[in-house]
Amino acid sequence: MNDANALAVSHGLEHIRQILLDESPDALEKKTKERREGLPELPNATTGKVVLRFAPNPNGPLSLGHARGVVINTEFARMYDGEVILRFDDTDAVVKPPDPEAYALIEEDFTWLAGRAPDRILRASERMEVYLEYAAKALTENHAYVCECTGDAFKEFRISMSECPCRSRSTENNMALWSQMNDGAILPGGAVIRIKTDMSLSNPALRDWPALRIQHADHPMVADRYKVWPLLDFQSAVEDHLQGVTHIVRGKDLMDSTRKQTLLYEKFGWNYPETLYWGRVKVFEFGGFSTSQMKLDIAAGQYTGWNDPRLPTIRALRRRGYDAGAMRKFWIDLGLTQKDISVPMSTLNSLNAKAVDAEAPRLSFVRNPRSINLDISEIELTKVTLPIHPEHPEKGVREWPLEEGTINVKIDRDDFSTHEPKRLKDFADIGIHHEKTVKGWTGEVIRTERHGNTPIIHWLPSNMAQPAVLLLEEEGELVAAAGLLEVNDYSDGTVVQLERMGFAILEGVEADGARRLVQLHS
RNA sequence: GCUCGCGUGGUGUAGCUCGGCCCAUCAUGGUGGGUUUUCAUCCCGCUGACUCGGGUUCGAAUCCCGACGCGAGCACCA
Repeated sequence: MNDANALAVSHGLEHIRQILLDESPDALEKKTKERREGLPELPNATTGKVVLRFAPNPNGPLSLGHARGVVINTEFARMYDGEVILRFDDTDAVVKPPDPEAYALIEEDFTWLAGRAPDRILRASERMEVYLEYAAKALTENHAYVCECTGDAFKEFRISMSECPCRSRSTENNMALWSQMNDGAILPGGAVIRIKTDMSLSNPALRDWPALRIQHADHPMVADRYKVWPLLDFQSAVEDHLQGVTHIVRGKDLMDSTRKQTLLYEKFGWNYPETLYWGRVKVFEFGGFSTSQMKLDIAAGQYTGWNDPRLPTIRALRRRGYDAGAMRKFWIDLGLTQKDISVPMSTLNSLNAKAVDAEAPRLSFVRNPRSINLDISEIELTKVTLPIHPEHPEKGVREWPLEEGTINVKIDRDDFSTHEPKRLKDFADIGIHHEKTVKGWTGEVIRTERHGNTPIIHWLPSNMAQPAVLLLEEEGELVAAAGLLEVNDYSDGTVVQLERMGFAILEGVEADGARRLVQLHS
């Protein structure tokens, strides 16, 4: 190599190229660094044998943050023709109690986002017998012990790297206490099961970590049948093994959890799944995603419900008309880095606009209508013809019939306030008399052909206008903006583009008959 | 305090395993222009980054050491 470099200096690179060409041409073939598309490869993955899981706490529907877990896991499953388990980790009825309705909501959110149902659905609360059995196994095999210390007391042992006296309890004694825990004889806080690791481990988080604790609260699914409940590290570890999970992809805040669980796996002689992590994500507009906080805010009346358009829940986004494919691409593009990142909604919106634009029919919506009587006696037209989609003429046209003489048109108050001539889109240049007459505001057509660059505004003839409200967020407030929508027969759920305003979805009809739309994004 | 992880343009991201193809990819944003009877979509141009300091090497975004910064865990939450 040194010789080669010396040669390069003395004879030039071209000289070396010639030598290589003569002696071993394949050395010149460049191994091109290709840009990787999508997710990276899963380590030790065999097509058809991959099992992944998504394990939320069912205390509310899924948020945009959870979407990452759903998308990444289902995408890996798609890449390797594997399975995804939806597992409800509902083992805490006290701090973050399960919401009985959340199970169905989450399943629905998952299916919408993944485009398919989960391959298996599990509820930890229905698997309690299994977990308790493994806890007993850990105790009898001396891998765990009943610890009666308070949290604070144990903290001292953890910091000083010394063993708690409970640790040396005999197996018989452990089993007796275990029975009392399960009987309800020992009250919450009175005892906890700890896994025997090693108190001299350099990572304090791993020192004799707690695996199960006592909770006497009424669990919404299984009531008070169980007194002892596993903590995440134990429940998840046991279940992942039993379900044959091959790969775990989760937040990096769970890195120590992996290490704790690996220690348990070693005791049981199991092999821990391959584990990948992602970092923390914030979306500028929403900050973090706290389901419990949203729940409180909804209860306090700050939001109308889980699908309030201001909320970052999947159902709120879905209600607004976001495309599941765009949301998937959004998370796949962010990838699997362990960096803590903060992304703006505009990135998602950009992907989403590309996804919905081609299919969104154009409609006119006049938000703050001002009525003008327009003299059209000088023109011959009997109707205005507008494309349903400017780039897809095959989708057909919209036709607005025009009466003879004078027609009544609606334009936005903001457009009215400027005095220059303006062009009613796809119709004509008009002049407005800004003096109110007994017949109201009046105006006249200047010409119908396009001439110059008269500012174009959107409008509606009153015979094509129906009352409507557009739900949108303005400065954190949910505003129901009243206006007039072009008469149409699109069904609810259709994403439309309101010309000059942005995308919206048709949602239903108000009590007073007005058509309701929800703004998607601009 | 202990332990772990992460630092590439405004925001994300590829490249890092195995140093040369990297005066660094793609997207988004910003900006200028084109198409367009929408402030949409589409197209084109411009913009802008390897945290810092050492070391190894002919050669470092890539390997090593250190510093600094950010984040997480050390819960009877998930």
